[in-house]
Amino acid sequence: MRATSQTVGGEIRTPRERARAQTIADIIRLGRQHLAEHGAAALSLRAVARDLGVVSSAVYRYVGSRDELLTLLLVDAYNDLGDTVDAAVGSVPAEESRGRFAALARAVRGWALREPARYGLLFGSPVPGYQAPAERTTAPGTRVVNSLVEILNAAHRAGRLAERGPSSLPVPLAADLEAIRRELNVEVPDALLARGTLVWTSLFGAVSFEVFGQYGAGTFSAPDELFEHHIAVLADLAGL
Amino acid sequence: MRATSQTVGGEIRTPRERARAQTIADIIRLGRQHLAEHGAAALSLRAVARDLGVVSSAVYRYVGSRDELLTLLLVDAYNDLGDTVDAAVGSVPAEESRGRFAALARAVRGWALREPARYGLLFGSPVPGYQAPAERTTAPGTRVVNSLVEILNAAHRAGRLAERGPSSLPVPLAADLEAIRRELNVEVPDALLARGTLVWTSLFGAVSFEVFGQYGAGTFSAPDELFEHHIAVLADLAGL
DNA sequence: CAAAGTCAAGAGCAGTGCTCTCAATTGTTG
DNA sequence: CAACAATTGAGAGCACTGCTCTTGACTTTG
Repeated sequence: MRATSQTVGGEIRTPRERARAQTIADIIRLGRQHLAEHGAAALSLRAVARDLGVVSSAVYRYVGSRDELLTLLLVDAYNDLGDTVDAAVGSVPAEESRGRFAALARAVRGWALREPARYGLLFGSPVPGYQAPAERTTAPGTRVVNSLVEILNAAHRAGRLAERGPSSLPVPLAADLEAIRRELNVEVPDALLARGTLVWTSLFGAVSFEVFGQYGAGTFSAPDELFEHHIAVLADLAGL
Repeated sequence: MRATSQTVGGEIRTPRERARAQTIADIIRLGRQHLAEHGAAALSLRAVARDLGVVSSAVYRYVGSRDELLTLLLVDAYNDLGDTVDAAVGSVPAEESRGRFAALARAVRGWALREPARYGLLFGSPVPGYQAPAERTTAPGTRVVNSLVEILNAAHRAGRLAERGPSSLPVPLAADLEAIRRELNVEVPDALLARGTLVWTSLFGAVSFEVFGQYGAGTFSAPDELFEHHIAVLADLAGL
């Protein structure tokens, strides 16, 4: 098989390529539907083919394998979440770091509750036998955490990030944090960066518990208020 | 592992029941192996039957359906985790609440890293089409959080739980917390109970990120130190 | 000893991912 | 415009899945 759609930079030239791109887009759209309705592990290429009005083998002309479709949907979901978060964060003035953080958190939770199956694909147990190709998923997969780090860094630059925690951390951990600081080009000190990591994972922990139904059924009748409480505490924790 | 068969009180009388209970135990053991190796969604009754040296339909004499086997494994895993946590917490003197909390957290993480697939079954995305029967899973499923609440309550009783947070919370949230307090028979005040909830979900958020590989590959070369840091911050957060 | 209860095996149904071949359509090019 | 080649869809087929049903054999019990 040659250049599976030889558009070098993304432009579509020949009508064949147009049709091909359109078919792939349709497959992703239908796959997204199936994913949302039946979950990741139940995603079936044959079912997508049926909805597309085509025999199953024909779909293999476009996606190659079920895993590749999963990758497509993974990237699609990461970007959808990323767009949602970016929009929410962007709607709050850059100086209001705490507000930006709250917007980020609410956006993540809102998206997760709206799209539980896709959220599960991104942050739930890995699909058995499937390994996401790093070169295609890392970039979209780091958008949220990048946004969070950006908020922390902006607050730090403005001198509005409270100092928290011990001034020095265990050497190996400090080394990891230094690498992160270099990679993301930020200047947040160790203690706050470590706390930021905890805030990050805590946010997704709280959301996951709610989305995956880990709270006992009916334990929290006011999940919104609980989450707002968590946002406030986590913002404090981060130093915002 | 107790009498998973239909012996009313748990006692096994006839040799038939003995054999039956033994077979079910074998099925659970093999199921646990498959679960650990291939993950929850890939758990196959036929494969278990093969390992048992028996044709697939024969297994249905004992478990009824794939979902029931999943429930059996779910309860099995919850209890395994619960036992691990109880043992770890119990090895620290009752007065050392902070130490008990640290032991609980380390036990959860250790078990999760040792048994990633089983952890995924418990705390990952729900298996599509499978709904855990509450009457059989709630009791074993709440052991860890019960242990955590117990630690908080003991510290509170001893007057060693620092006061944190606002004195009053939104009404609906306060009502939920009151219900929890009644249900679990504890006396921890609202603000600390709410924070305890956050600490609880945060713990599993941190563990899930590590187990599910959400940190970029190679981002943290010192995950132990990172987790110890998290423990310390979360213990502070809880008021321990 | 015979009836009742239990069990494993096998066939079969509907579904899955995936591969291969073959014919037809379609776009490009001489 | 016609011939060629690339692309596509259909269909058959393989090995697998969960699950059901029937059949024959076995074990326990009355």
